[in-house]
Amino acid sequence: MTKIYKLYISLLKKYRGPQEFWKKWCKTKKTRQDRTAIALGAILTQRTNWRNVELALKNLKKARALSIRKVHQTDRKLLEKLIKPSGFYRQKAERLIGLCRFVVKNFKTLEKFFKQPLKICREQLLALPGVGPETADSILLYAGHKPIFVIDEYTRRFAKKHRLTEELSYNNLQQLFQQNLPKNVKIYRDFHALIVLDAKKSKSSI
DNA sequence: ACCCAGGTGGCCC
DNA sequence: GGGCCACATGGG
Repeated sequence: MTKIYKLYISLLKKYRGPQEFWKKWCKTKKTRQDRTAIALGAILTQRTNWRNVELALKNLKKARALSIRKVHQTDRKLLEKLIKPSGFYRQKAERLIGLCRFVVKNFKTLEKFFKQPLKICREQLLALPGVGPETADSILLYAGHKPIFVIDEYTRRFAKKHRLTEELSYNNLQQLFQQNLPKNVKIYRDFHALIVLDAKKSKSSI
């Protein structure tokens, strides 16, 4: 067992099981609305608290606009208003529309988009304006159920704290985690969520 | 009244 | 390849 895998096991023990923060927006399995909420949430959460993202998602749901097709059709000004709580709302409205337009025009649904191989999906997401590696990988892992490890600020701090590597670039960290863990969607998701939880706990206990 | 939060892209050198 | 900046809201 690798050092990274051991760290995962110890976090699991410390918090007595996985922390599935996204479950609130994925109550039932793999429904269209769940996938959509997570995919849109990946853009909404850029440089923003998940709490504020939930306010925006709630507004979308209430307006019956929590679907790829509806966001694609929704008036831009209205969309901006609905997602306002998540901050950077003009930019994010544009990014959401860009993602939804791409899916609707080329695939009709997210399900059909995700039928493609992981590598192809990732390239296509990265080509969209406002979708960088973290956003793309979050969409792939949490909405698409694809085995790819998400690197974010918390993961980076975690790697630093445990001296896992010197090279903290996105690609290197992603390779490191993937090569030291079983290739498994659930492990990738749970580990990432535990890293975030642990960072927040230790911060509040100082 | 500050300060921060699960990024990205554009600009400059 | 790295450093700096804009983007904007809600909560401590």
